Amino acid sequence: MATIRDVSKLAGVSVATVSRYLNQSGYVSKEAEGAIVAAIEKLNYKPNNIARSLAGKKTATIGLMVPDILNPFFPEIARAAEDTANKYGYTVILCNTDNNIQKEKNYIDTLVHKQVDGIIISSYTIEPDQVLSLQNRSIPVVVMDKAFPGHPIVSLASDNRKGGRLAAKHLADQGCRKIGHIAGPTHISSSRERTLGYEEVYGKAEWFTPSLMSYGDFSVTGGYKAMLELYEKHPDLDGVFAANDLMAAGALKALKRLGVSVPDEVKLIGFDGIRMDMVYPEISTVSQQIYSLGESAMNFLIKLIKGEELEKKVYEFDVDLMEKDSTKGAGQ
Amino acid sequence: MATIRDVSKLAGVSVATVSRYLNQSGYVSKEAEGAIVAAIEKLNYKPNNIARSLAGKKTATIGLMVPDILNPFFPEIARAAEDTANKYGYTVILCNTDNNIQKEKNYIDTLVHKQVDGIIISSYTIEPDQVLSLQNRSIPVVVMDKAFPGHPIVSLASDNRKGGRLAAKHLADQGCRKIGHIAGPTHISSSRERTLGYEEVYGKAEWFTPSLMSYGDFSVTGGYKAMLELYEKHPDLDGVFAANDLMAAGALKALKRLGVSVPDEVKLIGFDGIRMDMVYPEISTVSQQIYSLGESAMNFLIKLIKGEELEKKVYEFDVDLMEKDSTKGAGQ
DNA sequence: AACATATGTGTAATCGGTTACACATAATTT
DNA sequence: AAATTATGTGTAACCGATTACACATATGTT
Repeated sequence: MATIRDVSKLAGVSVATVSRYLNQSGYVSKEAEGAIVAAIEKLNYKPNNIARSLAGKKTATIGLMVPDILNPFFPEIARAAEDTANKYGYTVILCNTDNNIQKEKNYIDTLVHKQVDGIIISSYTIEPDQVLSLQNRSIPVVVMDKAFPGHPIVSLASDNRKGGRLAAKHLADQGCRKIGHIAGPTHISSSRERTLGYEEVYGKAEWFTPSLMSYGDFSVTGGYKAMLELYEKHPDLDGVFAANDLMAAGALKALKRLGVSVPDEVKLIGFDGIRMDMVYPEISTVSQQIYSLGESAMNFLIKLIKGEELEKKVYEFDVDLMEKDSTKGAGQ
Repeated sequence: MATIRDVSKLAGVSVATVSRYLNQSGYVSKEAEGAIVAAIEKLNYKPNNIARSLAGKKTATIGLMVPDILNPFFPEIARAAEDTANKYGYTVILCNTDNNIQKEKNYIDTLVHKQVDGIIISSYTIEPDQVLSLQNRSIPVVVMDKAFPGHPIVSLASDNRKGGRLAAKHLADQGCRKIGHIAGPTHISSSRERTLGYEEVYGKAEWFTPSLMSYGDFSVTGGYKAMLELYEKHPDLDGVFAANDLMAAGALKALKRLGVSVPDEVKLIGFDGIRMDMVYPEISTVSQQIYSLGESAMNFLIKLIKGEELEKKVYEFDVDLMEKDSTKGAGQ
């Protein structure tokens, strides 16, 4: 494979000039440029990334840490991040951390030693100190799905509270009178926020009682079990807001199992906006515009890498109500 | 960050000795080793991967090319590949190609220039020549989901034909008398094979007619439409084999929409074994053991990278019938 | 005792780029 | 016309590892 020295020899200029041309830095005359272009063409020369990284510190590689790519939320994030990275000439290393602190640390270590140009972290367990320590080593970081207000950290989060309110209200709008909630894990802040949204709306309703809230672990099975519990205590409920789409799908299964028709007897809404067109009826949800979350995270990170202006704060993303069949009203 | 020279200085030996120790190559005395270990510990030294790659040619990085991580088949592959790579100290670069030949070529180019140690390619469009040309540049490649018999290429493929037969027979075993098929794209060989399996079993049955075969594009929507067509022509069918799980899910939606009960009136089976616990009833499938496909692909690739013995041929993987509720027989 | 082999170590070149610095010439200012 | 400033280029050090080669000493073999 041709090297920069081969090019410089063929073009009759020094390697410095070639390098300057390649990086569009410093002065290069028209003649020199012409000769270099011709030489590159002739030799089919491509700069060696490794050497470039060693000398220049840039690897054009970005680490993407997610809890588990098997969770349908993350492929879309990964896809968006990858598309965007690719557009700017970056490549993405995928890391599954299982929300395991040790795995997370190991991966951060690996990524640092691979000298990635930046890291996107989506994690429930990450601590601000870890992010700050990366930033001190001048490694740009963008955090997803967890907010660190008060710290100089770029993080993206959906407006989960508003989303919770939106979901809760939508059920009432569709005619529900007694609305249960399947909450997610309480140690996950976005999950808590969604539940708080529900409580804000119904916490003081006459019909409200704490046993209208059941807890799941964000999985289909978790939603299934939580729904069975909920229905046993409140067979008269006519609406359910599940804190994520997977639990909503589990709840739907449970309701079908119980012979309860959705949306006629009970209306159901989830949260996330993952692609779940395989269920029937399709479930209404509060959509996070997942793709654009991933895309924005990558755009922010690349800005940081390039040293462009970017305020280090929490960027809140709006959420959208997506009406599907599971909350269709009687007259619709 | 500490370099190998810092370590060599502190340990009172040459960099060559340190390097020999690090790579467990050549001779290193006990005393030298002790001093080196102590120095490494004290300096918290970690070898710089980039420099190592430049000098030694190994990047400990593997490229994983998949059509689209949004297709639920691939997250599991990616997860398995990543877990396995991680176990051996490799890192995975994720590439989405959309089965677009140009994108594929670009990515191969990028990966080659990043000097990845090997590539796993899952693609419908890849040609043997491309793989061979990579191998000529001494880049190990493992191909998934496409077989190149006759070429010295390591590829993994499920026994799709057998799987097709298995699915077809299972429906009969469960009491079906007129069994339709939703085939996948004919240009995808694994898809064709599944259909051939069905034809082998029923092509000569008295009730068989070509219009019992409908075509979809491996998507939920495709399966939905194909099912509607099929049912219109044959409202008396009592079994359907869809060539993948997503189309099976689409078919299930269509049947529910039509008011046909599954499994009572029509039994349904898919193919792939993706995690689809969110549908109800859960759909029987011919499982490919996706995780172990991804795991094996990575294991094979690492073997190739390490120069271990491995026959370059098609490795066929067995498939399993997974009975779920969608094919439950009357008496069950 | 003479020779061969095994063990252990260091020097310096190398991988393929980037870039600080020195230097030359051309274009502008005063 | 002299002094700046802008433009253009090359030399050589450097990034942080690996490794060929030369050399020294210890051990084993006839």
